[in-house]
Amino acid sequence: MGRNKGFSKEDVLSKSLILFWKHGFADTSMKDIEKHTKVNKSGLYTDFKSKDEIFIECLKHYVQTNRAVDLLTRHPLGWINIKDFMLLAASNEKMKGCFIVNTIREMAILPSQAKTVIELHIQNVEMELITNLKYEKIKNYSTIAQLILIFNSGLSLSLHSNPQLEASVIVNNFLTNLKV
Amino acid sequence: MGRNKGFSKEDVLSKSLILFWKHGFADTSMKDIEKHTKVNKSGLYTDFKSKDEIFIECLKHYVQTNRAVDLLTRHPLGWINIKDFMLLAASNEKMKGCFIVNTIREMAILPSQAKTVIELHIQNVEMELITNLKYEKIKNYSTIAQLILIFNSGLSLSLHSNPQLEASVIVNNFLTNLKV
DNA sequence: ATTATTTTGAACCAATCAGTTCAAAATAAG
DNA sequence: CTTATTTTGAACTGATTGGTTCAAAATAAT
Repeated sequence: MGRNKGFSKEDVLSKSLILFWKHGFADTSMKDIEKHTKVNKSGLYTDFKSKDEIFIECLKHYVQTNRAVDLLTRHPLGWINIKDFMLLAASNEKMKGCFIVNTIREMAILPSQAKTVIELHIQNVEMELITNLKYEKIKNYSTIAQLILIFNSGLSLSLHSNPQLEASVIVNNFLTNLKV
Repeated sequence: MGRNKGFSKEDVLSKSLILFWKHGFADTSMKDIEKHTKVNKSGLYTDFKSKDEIFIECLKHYVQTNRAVDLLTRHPLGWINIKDFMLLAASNEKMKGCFIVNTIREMAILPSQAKTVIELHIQNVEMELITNLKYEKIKNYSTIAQLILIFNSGLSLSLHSNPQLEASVIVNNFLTNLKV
């Protein structure tokens, strides 16, 4: 049967995610990933066929473990879901912001698969936002959903560069100053 | 007196800016800059001491030539200035979005001088936003200014990845749905 | 303990990175 | 034309990039 593996794919992904989060795709090297995961390159390359694949898997892993959609599908639907969704970006003390938003900036140099994952996730979130807005009987639900999405990406960006921002205050201000 | 120079610093900066705009700092190489500016490395390195310096000068060049502050200081002050400021990010057909916003994402790997330039510019814009809001007798001007800034960075990010977005519609929606 | 299988570390590859060097080409001034 | 000065292109660093290879170490099953 041979020796047992000393690491899991998930372990590599969650540790690599932290690096990609901080430094992006282009400026995270395989050596960085080696050092942080403590898995040698030969080990990494038996589980993943390229750096691209590690990144794409990180993206998928993030989308899957991110509770955004979960939060937006809780019943009863409505503003509470939307508020909690917006606060999600500030909930992880070690990685404030949103990995999807971080990645958008680098889209031009990323494998096309990354684009697909991102677009799908955004579509999903937008759909769920609309569902919640409809439940609240907001007439121009489509417009409001777009505004929320755009504001949220701005907030995620701001949180990434300035983690000390008081997200709860900002989200409150946004929602109370929104004419709905 | 010797031969005349075949290029100007400004020329190099405006052409490099396009590259940094598209691919960011880490993924723009000196070879790329050589190719696009048609200036040989030895030429580039006589005018700039490093790639870092070219990037920082690009940032300064952008901040100086960007009309954001100009638009916000036109008289009469007020919402029209703010609206035009927000539409600025969509005005350049070839480079939609905002270079400052693009750069925020890469801040972690950038020379510290870049950080200073960015923070100063954002502070400036925020101040001018507040001046316009005060003119319109908006009570919670500070809060609203922050919301506008955050929304604007989200819009710039969205425009960068999807240049076909109808910015004028979005800005209109944002401003008409803002409770002021 | 032996064997069969797997992981692992380190050496290696070609390509590319930012940055340097310098002789040759270009040209302004005399 | 000559000369003095400058730009320029190409060759060259040494370090790092993503990726490969493979023998040695580790260990599960017998």
